[in-house]
Amino acid sequence: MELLSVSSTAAAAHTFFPSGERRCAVFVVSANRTSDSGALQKKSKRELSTILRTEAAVLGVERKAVSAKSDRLWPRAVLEALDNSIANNRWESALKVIVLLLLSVISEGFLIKKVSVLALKIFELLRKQLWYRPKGQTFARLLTMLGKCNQPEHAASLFNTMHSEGFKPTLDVYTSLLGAFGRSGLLKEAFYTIHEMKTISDCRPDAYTYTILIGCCSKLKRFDLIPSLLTEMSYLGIHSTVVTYNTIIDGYGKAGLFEKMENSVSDLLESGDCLPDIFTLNSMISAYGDSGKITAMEKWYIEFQHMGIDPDLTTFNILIRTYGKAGMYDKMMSVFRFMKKRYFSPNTITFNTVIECFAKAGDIEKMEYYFRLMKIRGIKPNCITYCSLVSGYSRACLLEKVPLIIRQTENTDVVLDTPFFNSVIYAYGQAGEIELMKETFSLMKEKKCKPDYITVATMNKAYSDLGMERDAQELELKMVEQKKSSYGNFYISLTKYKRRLFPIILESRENYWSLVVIFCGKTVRLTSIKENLQ
DNA sequence: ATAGGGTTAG
Repeated sequence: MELLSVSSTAAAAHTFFPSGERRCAVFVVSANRTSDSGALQKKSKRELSTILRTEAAVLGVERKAVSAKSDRLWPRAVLEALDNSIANNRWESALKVIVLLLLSVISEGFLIKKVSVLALKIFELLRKQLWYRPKGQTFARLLTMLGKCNQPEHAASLFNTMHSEGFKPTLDVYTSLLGAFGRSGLLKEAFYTIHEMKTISDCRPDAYTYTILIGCCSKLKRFDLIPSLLTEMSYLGIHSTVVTYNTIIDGYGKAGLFEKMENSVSDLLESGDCLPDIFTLNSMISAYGDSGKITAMEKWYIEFQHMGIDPDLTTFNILIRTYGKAGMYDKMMSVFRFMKKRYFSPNTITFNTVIECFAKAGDIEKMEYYFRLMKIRGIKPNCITYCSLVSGYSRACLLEKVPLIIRQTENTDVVLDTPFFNSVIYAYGQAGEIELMKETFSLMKEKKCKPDYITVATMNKAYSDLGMERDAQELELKMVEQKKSSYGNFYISLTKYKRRLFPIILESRENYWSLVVIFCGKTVRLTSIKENLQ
């Protein structure tokens, strides 16, 4: 009933625009936001395609390398091309392929660590070529990419090399470096960078720079640092943008600091030079929704309607998740229907959310219904969909359905990932099916999917529930060995630091390092220890 | 530069 009143308010606010026009506007906005990187991506893909075409007769890789469908394949295909060029002594051509590969990789936001480290090495090689002159933008993109995949050391050393070779860093480059530090949890370095920027006339920090730094502070829960940054901004005459406000609002909201969040909204409304937008709305309602404050959420939804801010697909997905989590399935489905009336088509996230809600509720019939509907509507299920299905079946003790899910994925281009296998391992472990669990663990490794600390904790729980302490210990030792080889030095300094806590697994999660200690089948996670280690 | 989806344990 309550939703109906929300809906009718929404409908009233919408009568201004025929729905077609509104959808158009949404489309244009999102197209504008990505047009820069999109254009660049298209351009470098086209150039890449041209170069590859000339080589295609010899190499036969162009289709594989440039097709949009084979995103996972094309770096490999390009590397194949590269290999051939090198074998044929065509260095220059090979390197040109690499430059474009590098730019595409960065603009597509490829965050695979290996790819970015490779890109960095290639970039260093490139700079030694006479025909290649790097642009500031390329540096900036590379720095951002390194930051996104937790490689601040590489970012810093690239920046230093660049400096020592006489390349004058631009504002973009400095901001990217700052972001690389901040995202990796190195706040001290990020603050040092902004301090240095203030002393260079062409690189004075702007609202962009401050927004990134504030975003990093809030992701690391260092809310204490935000007020002074805002004071500093106004002292320097830098005006906050909507993005600055939205970043702060979202940060407070995610931390459940509702009073601070509301104060920031008031600041935004009273600022005089910016207006709230769809990001503000979605951050607000998702903050209240996540903590089950349905009334506050609905109040703000209506409030934003009055301000002329219409919901978008993200808004509906948030509402569906919130009502689903609260067990208000009627309202959840009313949102689903309301979307249809407004000509918004549910996407993968919408279906995944609905499927997950019914899986958690143990309503297998509805879960399967929406899974079928998803496929009928032409929305491809992904790893997340399959993961929810598996935990749904496991909760309902329908283990026999799990292999069917795995078999279904074999006919698709979905690449199964660690969380998916974790849910299967949990399903079998919970049911005491140790052999099937072990088989899944092998399958996981066969599929080149790395077990993480959740895998180990899940399996250990299953082992210790059945009194199989020895198997648990064996697994732990194996994992530690594996970690030792990939994080050699880190591991040694950690054991020294933590002395007798054993075994220890180091994980990179949520952009900062965590120490995971698995002790007697129990998982203890110690976070934000990076600073202590240095 | 900002918003929405999955796995363990507590």
